[in-house]
Amino acid sequence: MSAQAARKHDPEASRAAILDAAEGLFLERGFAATSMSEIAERSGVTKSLIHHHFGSKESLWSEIKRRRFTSYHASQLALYERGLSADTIRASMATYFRFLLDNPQVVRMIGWMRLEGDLECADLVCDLRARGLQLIGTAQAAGLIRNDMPPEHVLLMFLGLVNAYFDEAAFVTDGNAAGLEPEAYVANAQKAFEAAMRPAP
Amino acid sequence: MSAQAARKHDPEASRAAILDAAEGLFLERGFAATSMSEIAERSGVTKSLIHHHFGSKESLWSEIKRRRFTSYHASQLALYERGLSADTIRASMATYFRFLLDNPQVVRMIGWMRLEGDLECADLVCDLRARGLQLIGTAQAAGLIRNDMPPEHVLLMFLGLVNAYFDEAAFVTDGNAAGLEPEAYVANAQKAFEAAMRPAP
DNA sequence: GCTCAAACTGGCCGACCGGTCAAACCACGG
DNA sequence: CCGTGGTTTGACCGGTCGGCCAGTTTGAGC
Repeated sequence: MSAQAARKHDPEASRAAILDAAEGLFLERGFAATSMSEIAERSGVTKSLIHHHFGSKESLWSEIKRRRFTSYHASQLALYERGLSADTIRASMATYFRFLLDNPQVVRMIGWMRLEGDLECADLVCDLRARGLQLIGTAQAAGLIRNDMPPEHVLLMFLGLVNAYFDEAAFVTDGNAAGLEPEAYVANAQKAFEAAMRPAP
Repeated sequence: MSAQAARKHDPEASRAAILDAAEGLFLERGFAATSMSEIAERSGVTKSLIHHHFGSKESLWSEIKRRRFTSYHASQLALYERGLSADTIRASMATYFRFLLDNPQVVRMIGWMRLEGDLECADLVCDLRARGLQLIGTAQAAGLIRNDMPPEHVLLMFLGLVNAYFDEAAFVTDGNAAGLEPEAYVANAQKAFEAAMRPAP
């Protein structure tokens, strides 16, 4: 589909086709295991054109990461727009979970970058992190969640409960959904997080 | 150190040096991004000798994975030896956390294999998983932890709480230990897990 | 219709990849 | 003391890698 559509001298369409094909391959096999020839073949253009538009394999990868992370950053910002209440805290886990379910590229991209020690887009991630910490601090001050542990730990646990599902799901893509219906998991994770973070009586 | 020590015609020492050097490089940069020449250089032998001992790059990687996973499997089995009580449940999180802290190779190896869809050693992992599920089921039946969610979910949350620390730590190896002292985190994660899993009154 | 810059192509490059091979080396049993 | 077989080496292979370049095609502006 993304392949050689009737597209000639339409640089924007070419760039998009290359970006899409390259992202798919990079996220599926990893940066080092993907060759420029494969990207060229999948996107329906020549290797030379990729270099014409993006300069090098690394620059292409950078642009892909930048594109995905800005979208990720924007989506998460919306999550912080809502007011602060017990309901929104509970809903935020479901929202984040749903987002990862709908954007599996984000999960894999962060996974590769973590292992490769890639700090690109660290600015965006740090910003989101800081906002999350601030929100948790406010919720603690408001007595909505327990305040006997630092916000950093609360944030880590929140993320850990959500990510756990995707870590496991990565291994059972072969249709084995036994006991791993996403809706059921996120409901229980919400319950567990709520119980874990209830302020001490 | 592991490099060309005074080792001549000592095949066992050669094999060990190659395995160690290759594991370090594979886990640091990934399988695809590591070349046989680099492994040869770091281990202080020639490329040809690596092929003589291990046949191919893939076989070498397999042997490394097998070696690490059998050790991992054995360590985790010991964790299941203890009896079942509220104390052992609490301690098991600290023990698992400590193990990953002492064996960072396991964290990175599982990370690479997850992304690459590598199912090698799935037998060992499935065995550990099954034992964990059985233990959780028993604890639920004994009324030690809540029984209103399936053992699969409880296991995922347990792992998620622990792994969250290492996911984050992977990004801040540059000395920034702000708010991420491992002992403090695992203590809070224990508290949170206990509160989350307490049987409903 | 001509011009010109951008989009695009095929062919090529040196470097390096994983892997092979024949020969040298060396400990050991006879 | 001499083979003999596993260990080790350096030279070498075809193939692929990322990248480059000279040249062709194309569409917009004059």
